[in-house]
Amino acid sequence: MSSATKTLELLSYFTKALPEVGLSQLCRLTKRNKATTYRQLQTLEETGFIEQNPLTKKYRLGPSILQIAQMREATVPRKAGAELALSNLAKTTGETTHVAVLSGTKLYPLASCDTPTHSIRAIIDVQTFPLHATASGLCTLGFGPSDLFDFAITEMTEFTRNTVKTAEELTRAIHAVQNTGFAKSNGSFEDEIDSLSAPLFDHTGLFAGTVSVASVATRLTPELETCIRQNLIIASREITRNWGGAIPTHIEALWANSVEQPQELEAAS
Amino acid sequence: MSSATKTLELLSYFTKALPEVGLSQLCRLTKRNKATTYRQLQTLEETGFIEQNPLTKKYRLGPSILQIAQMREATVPRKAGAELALSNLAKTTGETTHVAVLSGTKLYPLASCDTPTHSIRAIIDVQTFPLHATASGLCTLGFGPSDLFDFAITEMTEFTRNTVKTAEELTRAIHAVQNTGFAKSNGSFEDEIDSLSAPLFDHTGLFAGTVSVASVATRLTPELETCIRQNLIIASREITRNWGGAIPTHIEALWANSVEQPQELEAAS
DNA sequence: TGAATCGGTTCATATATTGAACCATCGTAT
DNA sequence: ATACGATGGTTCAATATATGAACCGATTCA
Repeated sequence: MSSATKTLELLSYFTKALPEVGLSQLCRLTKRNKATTYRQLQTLEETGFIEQNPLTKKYRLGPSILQIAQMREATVPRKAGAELALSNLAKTTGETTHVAVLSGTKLYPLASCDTPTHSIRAIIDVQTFPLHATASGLCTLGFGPSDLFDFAITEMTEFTRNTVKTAEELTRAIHAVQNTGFAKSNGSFEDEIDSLSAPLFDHTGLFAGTVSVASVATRLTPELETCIRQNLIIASREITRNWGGAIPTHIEALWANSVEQPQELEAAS
Repeated sequence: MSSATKTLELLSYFTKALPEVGLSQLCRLTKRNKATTYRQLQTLEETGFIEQNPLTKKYRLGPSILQIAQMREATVPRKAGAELALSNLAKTTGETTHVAVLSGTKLYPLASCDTPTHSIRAIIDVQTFPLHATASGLCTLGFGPSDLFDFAITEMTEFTRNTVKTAEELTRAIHAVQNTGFAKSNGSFEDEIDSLSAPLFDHTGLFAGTVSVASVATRLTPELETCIRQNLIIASREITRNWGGAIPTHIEALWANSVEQPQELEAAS
């Protein structure tokens, strides 16, 4: 592993639960040498990625991160183009919603939206979404680059009893996604949390991310699920448009079937 | 220089003017070896700091930056606590305003606010503010950690004819700041741009940054300057309060003198 | 007073970074 | 069709950089 990677990894130890970390404390957390960690903290401080509280000598995240984040949104607008649709989706469904973006082989959370409708609701707090165990991940495997499958089967952590365990099961799940235009997870990442996802596309015409609704399993009636599917379509179209993309026609076709079929009858192929 | 620093430096080549950069292009810009640059780009991609456009193979800033930025604002709220006051300041003065934060020995831009009042106005586009040549910098030297002076005199780039050239001149300028509670720059960083700054403090009770108004020199009448000073005080109080700090009493006293004196008479200490 | 923290430093050792040269691929213009 | 110059990406010996045990001085607490 490169030293730069190890240095950047330190940033993930600054969390809401532990906003400021001291040198020795960080060494215990990382199980790394103190001198090494100290020098890595120095380079992070020089570059403004962290700063030192002059009173406590503890370290915290620094100001240059905000600058770079502004540049990211200015050059690759994603968050701004997702927030309104995400908020509307949360309002109409009454559930927690979120958008994830694919970068390389990883699926990163971009934004999430809570509603005060229910006191018990899903909370999104991950670094990256596992491809095999979340609705977002399945959606990505279904509509994203096909080489992701090989990567996904190397990382099949078993989160719950419902997590898919074999490559065959995963293949079946992906096919279901590709046949409906939606991905669904039934407590495969966290018990009692069911999620539904739809794909998002950007100006390159390629899969770029997912929009999802996470609900408590007991609350997910067929009616609510239909409602969620319909509104996921709306959200996906809007975010995709904001990202300069368009929904591929074959996916629009899937949606047309998938949403109308459960109601009465199937119209065309 | 550490390899991590060199790796992180690559991020600064992704700008609004050049959002996506290819490998060879980046090598020309950085004047570094291609293999080296390639591996550094790989580590940045692994950590999500950049991503590769799958079509063009060019690189651009990645999604993990946004996550870390969110964490920074969640744990060390700065931007959110400055934006409203900054906007009000821009509205009442009709000039460009900005807030800078001190981190270590560097002064980083945090947020800026334009008004459409004038077609010609100052634009803030720097990585860090030079301490000796900007109002923000002088304000920092006047009210921030005293050891910054030694650092400042090692970096006395002469930006314009008005940039201070000697340590003595700089000392005088700092004394003026400490005696008035404001810093002023007269085209010392950019010709024809005059700025006024006031200090900001955070929950630790220490100097944390500056709030500034940048105006075109010919427009800065004594009346406008008085208006700016008065509104800088308001903005500084508000931002400082949002950052959990308080204006030191001796600075409030300076302001009381500095603002009221030019008008009519001095009231109380 | 002395033991146990803490942040920070040193220096020989070991390891990861570096760069010249190389390869494969693509688009273009001859 | 072919050759050229560009691109992104790879290799391996030389070398510069990262590493960690031990150490230092300052606080804190018993």
